[in-house]
Amino acid sequence: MTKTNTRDKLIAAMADALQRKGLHGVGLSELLEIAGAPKGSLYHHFPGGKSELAVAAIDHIGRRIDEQFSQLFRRHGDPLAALHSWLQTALSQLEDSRFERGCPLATVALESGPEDAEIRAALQRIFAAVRLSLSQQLQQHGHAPESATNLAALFVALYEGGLLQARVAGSSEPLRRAADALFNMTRQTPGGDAR
Amino acid sequence: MTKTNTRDKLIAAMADALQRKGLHGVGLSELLEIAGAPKGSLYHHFPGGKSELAVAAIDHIGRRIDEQFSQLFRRHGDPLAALHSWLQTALSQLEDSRFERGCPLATVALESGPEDAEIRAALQRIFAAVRLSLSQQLQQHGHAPESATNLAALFVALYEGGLLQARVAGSSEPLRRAADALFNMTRQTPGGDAR
DNA sequence: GGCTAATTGGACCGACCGGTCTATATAATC
DNA sequence: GATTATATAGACCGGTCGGTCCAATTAGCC
Repeated sequence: MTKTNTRDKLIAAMADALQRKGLHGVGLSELLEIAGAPKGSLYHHFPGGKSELAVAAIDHIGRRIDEQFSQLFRRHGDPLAALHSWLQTALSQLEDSRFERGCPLATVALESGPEDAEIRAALQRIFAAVRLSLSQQLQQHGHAPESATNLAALFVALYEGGLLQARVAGSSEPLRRAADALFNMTRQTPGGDAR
Repeated sequence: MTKTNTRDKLIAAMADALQRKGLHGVGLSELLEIAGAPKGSLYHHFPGGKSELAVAAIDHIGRRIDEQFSQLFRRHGDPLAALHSWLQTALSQLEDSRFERGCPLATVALESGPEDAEIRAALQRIFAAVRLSLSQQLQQHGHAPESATNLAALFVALYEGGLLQARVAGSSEPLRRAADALFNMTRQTPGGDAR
């Protein structure tokens, strides 16, 4: 379809590996086998090696999230409903993978230190963008700027922390319960005023 | 003070490493250097090697959390206040370590797969215990069982997801904001009734 | 078709990984 | 003080890690 296929296959393999086992959890050999590519190709497309590929995969994931978000916000009028739907999708994916596929970025995020500068930078960008986009949606639907920003951070925390708990528990219950708690509260709290 | 010191030093070194870099992120050599012990000692005290040491460290961390929790709940009447204080402590620790020390268990939690059975089991136990203890405290202060359990899961998610975001951002702002959002809502929501 | 650049294929490398093993030292026990 | 567990010390091992390098192939272009 597009020009180079190998490059994309490498990125896809890395993206999937990041979601399932994290950066340190995959070896190059495994990656190359999944992608069906030899080592030469990797270092041709990504001279920076493993970490450059990781950055490319992270960016790819970021773009994917962007698309899904805008699609979701288009479909649902209420941003809270969109977020609820987003959580449902994540949960299905987690269950369907026998609790192996959580947040595609969380594991790398925790693995990466201040070294790995580029990886950190990419992650930082994406998380900030997600919070911003979320906050803007909330503001467009009547939330005050301050509380919208706060709620955006809380929602991302719910997603990350909920998936983490569900994964460890081998059950979707923790995420489900956490989500219930949050959505029940938002329902009781006046949606659109200040504070 | 106690009998064997080397064993404890190994556990402490592993516990710190787990918090900063995760299980795959540390090598035995680094661990041994920090603990000031030779390889023989490791395999004497932990015949199961790295992963057995990891389990011991995880259990150690679990016990520490237990203690801190009961202390916190003793000090504060309102469990919400206790949790707020808990978050403050976590935040200070994160900042003081230049955003390297987040949740001591989160990284291993995401790194570990269904293989690593013992590690998973230990993590599962601890997370479940934390949610339970938290839920019980909330129930003792008037929350209905159902909503208390849900809120407990949400709080753990806030802690985990907030720390993750803060770490990536290199700023405590995301966690602070997420916490503000949650605590403002709990304040507006009737504390002790059902649903 | 001939030339050039892009890509693939994989042998090869040193470093380090977790783990084993045996020799020595240090306590504990009688 | 001799004997026996217990613990320390580190040389050593095979395997795998990420990475380099070059030969072979393929695709693009005139």
